Amino acid sequence: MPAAKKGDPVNFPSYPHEVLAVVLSVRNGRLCVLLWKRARSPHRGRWALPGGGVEPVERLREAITGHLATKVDVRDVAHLEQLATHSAIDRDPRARVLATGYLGLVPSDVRPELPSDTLWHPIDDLPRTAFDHRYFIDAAVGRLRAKLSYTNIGFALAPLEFTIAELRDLFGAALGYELGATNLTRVLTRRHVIEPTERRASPGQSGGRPATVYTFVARELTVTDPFAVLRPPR
Amino acid sequence: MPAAKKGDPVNFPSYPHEVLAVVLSVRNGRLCVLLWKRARSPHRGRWALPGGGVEPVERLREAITGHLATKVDVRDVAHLEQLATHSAIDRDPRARVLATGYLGLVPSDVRPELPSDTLWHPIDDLPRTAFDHRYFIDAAVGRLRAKLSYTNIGFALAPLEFTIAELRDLFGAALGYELGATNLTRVLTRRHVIEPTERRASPGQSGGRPATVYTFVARELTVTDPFAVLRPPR
DNA sequence: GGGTGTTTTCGCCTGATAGTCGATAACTAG
DNA sequence: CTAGTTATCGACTATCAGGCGAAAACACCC
Repeated sequence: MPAAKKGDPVNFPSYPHEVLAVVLSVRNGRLCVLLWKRARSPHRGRWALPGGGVEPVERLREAITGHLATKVDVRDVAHLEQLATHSAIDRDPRARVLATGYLGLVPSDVRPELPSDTLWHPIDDLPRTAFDHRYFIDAAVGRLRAKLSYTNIGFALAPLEFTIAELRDLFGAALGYELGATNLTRVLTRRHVIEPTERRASPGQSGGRPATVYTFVARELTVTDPFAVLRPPR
Repeated sequence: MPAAKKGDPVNFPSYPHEVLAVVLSVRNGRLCVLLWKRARSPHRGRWALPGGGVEPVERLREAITGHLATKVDVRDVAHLEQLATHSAIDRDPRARVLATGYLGLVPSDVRPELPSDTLWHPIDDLPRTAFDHRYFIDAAVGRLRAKLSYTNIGFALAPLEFTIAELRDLFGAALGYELGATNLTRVLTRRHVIEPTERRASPGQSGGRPATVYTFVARELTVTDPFAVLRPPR
């Protein structure tokens, strides 16, 4: 038999691996994360991210997609990207488990049916969370807020069609501060992130001029000319 | 004995886990990556990233640090950050191995002694690489180039002290295009990324005005006002 | 149908910053 | 001292973010 050499991956130590998803969405004008309440020890009663193990036939992305299916309709998740892998020895008291986090985004207009132990929690008013899940949440929020500025990632938070006012409120909730509709429109249109349609929204109860309906140009993540600094010469 | 419940991490499938490092540095005016030549199958003769398994007492970062020590003096690595975790089923034909990539940066003035099977390879002229290592390399280069624009990550590529001309060439090599010294100076100083010292560099062979010696203000990664767009109101 | 209130949208202004270019400073070599 | 070389600074331009107010376009009420 060919002795497995040292340095052979077959001989690398193995660890249970789990995937966790930070699913974010704007609900009632606030940025929220999907959490479920643990019924068992450890960390019984605390709130945890959805996730679980990885089957031998699955890649990480497929694994998290599968686990999410038990919480929300996966078709509702408009964007999914990997965050980081955490490896603290005692992050789970039961065993050494490596965990890879994912960021998932759900448009504000879809209302997935949730299991009874699962709830949307506002980011700025989180309950006690289990394990190291809080780190994943903070990383996810940071990633989202950064990418709102230099990618078209907003498409995954917004409905297919929307008015500028709706988009302003959506971005405001996601970013955590108010912003002006004028500048938002100009920036996003110049970058070809959003574009106006022919349609007009019907005014609300109190009247007002009908708003132009906008859509996102692309519905896959694209990076818009990243930074206005240290650019190549023309 | 308490039966381990389903959903218990103890029962999650386990996989050998490896860490890989994309160590980048500017050598002879070109951005290079550290690779070693495989002497054994599979992928014999191809060039691979340094790395290896993860011991039970190590975190991922400690593991890659340990493996790097066999290739370069770890003290030479001025910056180290996690990239992503790859999980393709057959990324290694011998076993299903999960791999977490790291980006490492070595200042251009340090000359680590390398093992005989290890070499610096220019990014724009890579040899055939082993496994999926090319994906890690591309991700690392992309990450570096992006962060050069909105962080102070350049400190990890540059010597402790340098002139603007040296920095311009360094950034040019790392970014892949030429840029002007005037603007580079203004941008980096206004952002408090670099600052002038009292010292002057002695002119070269052909004379010329002595250049001011600059240093990086901080030697840890800091993000400089990320983006000039969608900022909070003042 | 005209006035009033509300909301959206457009144009104009301001300020900050990236990027370029040319003039000047400060040295070496002959 | 002069010519050549390199670095630095100031001035100018272009672009873009951000803000404000006027005008547009509706609903509602009389």
